[in-house]
Amino acid sequence: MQNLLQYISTRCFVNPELRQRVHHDFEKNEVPAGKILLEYNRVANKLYFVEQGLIHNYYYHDGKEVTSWFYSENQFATAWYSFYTQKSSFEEIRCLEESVLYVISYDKYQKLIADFPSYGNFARLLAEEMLSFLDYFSKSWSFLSAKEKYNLLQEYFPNIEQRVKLGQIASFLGISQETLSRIRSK
Amino acid sequence: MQNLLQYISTRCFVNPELRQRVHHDFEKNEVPAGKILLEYNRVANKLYFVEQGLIHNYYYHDGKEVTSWFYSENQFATAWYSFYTQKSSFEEIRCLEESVLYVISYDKYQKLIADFPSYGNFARLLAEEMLSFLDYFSKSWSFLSAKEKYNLLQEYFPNIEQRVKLGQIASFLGISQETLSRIRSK
DNA sequence: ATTATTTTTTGACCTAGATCAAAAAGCATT
DNA sequence: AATGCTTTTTGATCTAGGTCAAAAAATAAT
Repeated sequence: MQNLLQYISTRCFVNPELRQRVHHDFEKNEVPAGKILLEYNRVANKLYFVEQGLIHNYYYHDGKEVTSWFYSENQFATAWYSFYTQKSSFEEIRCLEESVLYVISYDKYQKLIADFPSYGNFARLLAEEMLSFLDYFSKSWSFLSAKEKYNLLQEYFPNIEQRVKLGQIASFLGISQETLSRIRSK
Repeated sequence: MQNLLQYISTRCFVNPELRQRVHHDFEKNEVPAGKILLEYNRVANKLYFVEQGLIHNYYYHDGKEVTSWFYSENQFATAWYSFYTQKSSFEEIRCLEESVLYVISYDKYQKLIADFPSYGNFARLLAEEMLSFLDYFSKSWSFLSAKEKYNLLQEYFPNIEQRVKLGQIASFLGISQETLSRIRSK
């Protein structure tokens, strides 16, 4: 909880009442590895803050799992499209490791914003940050070779290879597992 | 200005003072075709609402122009990464057609949010919408063949081919102009 | 209308990475 | 330590779309 409050308060002013409310509204959730947090075609009605562990967003293409992103310690995670629009999700979310999460429901999220303009401000900054990042990332990504993507991935997620399977990395890079294996063997 | 106020008020409550303030802070700007609105490596300190015309976001890769997006009537446009982070932009913005824009500076945007919580709410919703869209779009896009991308583009921008050059479309699709030409000839 | 310039199309060849199939390496479990 | 079961690697081939160069078409300028 300390990390979550820290995260919020570096982005907006947190007075004692808001602190109290965050404490109350974000529920601590200890989740075993492999647990599915959101299934395909359901509406994401939870926003997660990762205190400890690793979250895996992925979707299916031609029946195969494609990684969209990993979220680890001190990051907010959800299926953004589904959470913000409250439409059914094209992606699923699972815990890849035993994790400690702080969870808020969509309804409480909305209520928190309505009750605390300062938290509304935080929510805006979070969306702006995510958008900035995705804007930057999606454009740089599209022009990298498989090898360059692999190198960049290692910068973003330093020890990801010890934490997830090769195929999950490969699909994130947009290449086949075989190609990734060949890249690595050099 | 009517369209802009319409756009805002379908997303948040606009009282007379806010209406007045929006009127005052968004400046009408009639821009000739070809005008560069933002250059590479400068900070985007303007947010545009397109009343009339067509805006082109693009960046350079290997010295060649790559289209990142088109913005037309009734859309907000800027270089999102640069505007929100106030860091230098990897993309440029230009008007492809003679356009009528309503423009607000970054400073006024911030001030507007500080003075009107309701506008802050609007700004949050705008960022959430853009993020939702980009999240959805970037993931669907990556698995389409050149031909499928071309078809999808035509749904998004019905008469874009009459408005921009082939090369600008091709780079948006992530394919060479030659390939696009071949797709079209069938 | 003719010429110059820009944009689009066509042709010939090439390459990064895909696919399919099988071997090897890692692990658990008994 | 032997037996499965999963994950990764290696090998052989294939293909969508790239590149380079030149022709054709469209647009603009005289």
